Amino acid sequence: MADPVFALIDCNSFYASCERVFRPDLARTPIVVLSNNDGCVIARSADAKPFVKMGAPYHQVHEVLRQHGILAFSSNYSLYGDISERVMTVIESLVPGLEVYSIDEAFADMNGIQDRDQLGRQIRATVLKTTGIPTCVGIAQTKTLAKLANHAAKRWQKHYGGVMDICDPERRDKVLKAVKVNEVWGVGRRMNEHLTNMGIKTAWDLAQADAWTLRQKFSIVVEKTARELRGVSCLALEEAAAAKQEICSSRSFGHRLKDIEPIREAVATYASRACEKLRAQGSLCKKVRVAIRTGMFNPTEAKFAKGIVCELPYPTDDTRLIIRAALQGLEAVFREGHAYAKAEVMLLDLRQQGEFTDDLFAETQPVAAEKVMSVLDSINNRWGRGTMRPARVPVTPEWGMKQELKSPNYTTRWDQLWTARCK
DNA sequence: TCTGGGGTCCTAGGACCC
DNA sequence: TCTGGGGTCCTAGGACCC
Repeated sequence: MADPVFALIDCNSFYASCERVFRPDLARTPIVVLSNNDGCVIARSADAKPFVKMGAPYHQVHEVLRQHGILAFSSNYSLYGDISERVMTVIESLVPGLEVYSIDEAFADMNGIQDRDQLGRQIRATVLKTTGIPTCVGIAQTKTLAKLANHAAKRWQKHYGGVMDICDPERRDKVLKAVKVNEVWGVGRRMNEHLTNMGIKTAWDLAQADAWTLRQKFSIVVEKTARELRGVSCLALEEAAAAKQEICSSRSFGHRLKDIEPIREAVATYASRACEKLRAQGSLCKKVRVAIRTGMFNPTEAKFAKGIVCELPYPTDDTRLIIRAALQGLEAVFREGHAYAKAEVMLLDLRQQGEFTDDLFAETQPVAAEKVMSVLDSINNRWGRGTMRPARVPVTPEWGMKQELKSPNYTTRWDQLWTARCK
């Protein structure tokens, strides 16, 4: 079998680019996108990058943004999710196989492609033309090298036109030597410290390091990274997304909450959302974890955090049962006298529906519950999330997140469609 | 006033069993 | 002087990713 070849297609400043798709007037205005609750900066357009750090708290950079005429947006995940689907569909039509890796990037199978550079350029051009989103393409024999090639394609975009193929060993080594080790996929802050102390400073140094030593000193993960940098493929293309092993819904409140009642509403809301995700992948869950905590950053605030795992009587996807369990858990962890900032509901011990259970006489979910849930989901799929919901879940919660700078849902809400006028 | 949300994988250590 | 050994399962925590 021939050696594999991968392409990594990555959208440039994805969230910021999405905001620009329906606002061509902002093509030359620098943009940042904020996290939920308008907390911190999570995306920056290229022309905003020199002035704002990634992850900077919004309230700290507010003035800098104003000075440089940088426009801030609250995050609009229904817009980004919808545009992402369009981008992926377009790429999928051009390559033999695709693994959607995240909302803004995908690995493509480039096996047997004659003119890889040409296909890379075609992908960029087609995605840009049909969705308005700019991308860069990195091509190499392993996923880790394709990531690295993409990084290089972005960094020297002007020079190489956004496509970088490093299948050629000479080119590959040149890029490896030019990239710092902390830019390598799989090397985070801690690992960077360790490696730097060992004298491993560039991607090239890591590729040359002894694999066995890396495994003993750190883990098999780092060893694989080093092997991949050398051109030995250790990570395969995974086209079918595996079912999640845990599902989480958590969110900070718009402001601190002291009473339990609004927190009950939040927990019911998050549990309900988590159940939707659970049913969407056809799983059942046996355990629910609920956790609440106060603010963790402000040194003047008293800190408190507590979570609990509740076992359900049988594996279920029934929102009503899971909300009930989550609320019982909340009662157990709630302590009077704290200013709570966030709650979290996590579904654990997931299994696929109909999966063999070792206890023949174990209780199972009643058929009636399945029917109720499937009606609930089909109504909400057709008419929009929240059309039908448990009474515990408020429509516009008083504690809901802060989103003061949100753009319209241009592509997913009839009442927010773009209007065009003919002259 | 004020710092996101949702995941995965690996490892170490404790409990328990024979 | 000097406390078996080997295996499994579960959990917590660390590190990383986008």
